[in-house]
Amino acid sequence: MKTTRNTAAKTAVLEVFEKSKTALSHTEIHKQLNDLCDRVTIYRILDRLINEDVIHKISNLDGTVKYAKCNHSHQRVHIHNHAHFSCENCHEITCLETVKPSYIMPHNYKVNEINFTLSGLCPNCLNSNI
Amino acid sequence: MKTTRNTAAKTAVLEVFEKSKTALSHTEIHKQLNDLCDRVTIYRILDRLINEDVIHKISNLDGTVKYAKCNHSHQRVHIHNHAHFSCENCHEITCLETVKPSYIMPHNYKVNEINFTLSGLCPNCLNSNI
DNA sequence: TTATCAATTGCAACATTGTTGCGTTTAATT
DNA sequence: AATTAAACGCAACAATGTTGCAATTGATAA
Ligand SMILES: [Mn+2]
Ligand SMILES: [Mn+2]
Ligand SMILES: [Zn+2]
Ligand SMILES: [Zn+2]
Repeated sequence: MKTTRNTAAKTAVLEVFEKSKTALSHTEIHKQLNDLCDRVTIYRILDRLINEDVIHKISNLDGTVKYAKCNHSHQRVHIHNHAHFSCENCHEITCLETVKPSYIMPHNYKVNEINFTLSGLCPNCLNSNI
Repeated sequence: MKTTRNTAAKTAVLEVFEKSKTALSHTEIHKQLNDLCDRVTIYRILDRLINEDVIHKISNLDGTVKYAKCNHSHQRVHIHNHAHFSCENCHEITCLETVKPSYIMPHNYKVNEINFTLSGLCPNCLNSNI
């Protein structure tokens, strides 16, 4: 099988995730890295981190895509079954690890992954909007 | 307020939705219309139909965006609180109108919209994969 | 430590998706 | 039929993501 390597760029990307409380887009990561590496490299690092189950991808109703660190203990084969909240005002996306939807599926479907994103106003923006 | 008009292109787009059992991407609609109108016009029609609550937008984990007819009775202010299923094999996206997630939100969030997409294998692909 | 070699990177080129401005056309109303 | 704002086509642009390939580099074994 393919082995994976620790490179300067990969380490830097991980540090950016470590420091951030909210999910990050490819562009946001690129800006924070300040030309440490190429745009394409970041895409490839994100792909690898997803395969390694270190981060997960969040796709939003408005078309934006963000990534966040997985902060469950590392488990083989896990579903990211928590909700994400996307603020319509500040556009920050946060993992709501405690919010897990329950639902009943019809038979004959095999579910591998779920994506549950709520949008509206986050606590910060809700308070400042009074 | 702005009035809305019925144009040939808009009617054609609606017919395409009427005929389809699954959600459609902008590109799929464009191909089915066979150059009846410009690419940009379709984007604008989709925007209008969303505002009129005739269709709704579905954004998928793989980054694709599709649209489907709303088949609830037309109501002012409604949330599309049903699930969508995205097949990893045939890439068809279907509305699961009966599947509605239940969840408990922390306080201080105002939820305006939800997006609940499940991916895996649809009944068709599940059967043919045995 | 040094040689090895596949994993990773940079770069250029490309594809797809969506947006905007503006002059022209057209649906709906008078 | 005249009016007029909505809708349109077209061109140009921006953002996002992908691919091929040669050069670089991290990890491993000699
Ligand atoms: Mn996770
Ligand atoms: Mn609906
Ligand atoms: Zn906010
Ligand atoms: Zn399928």
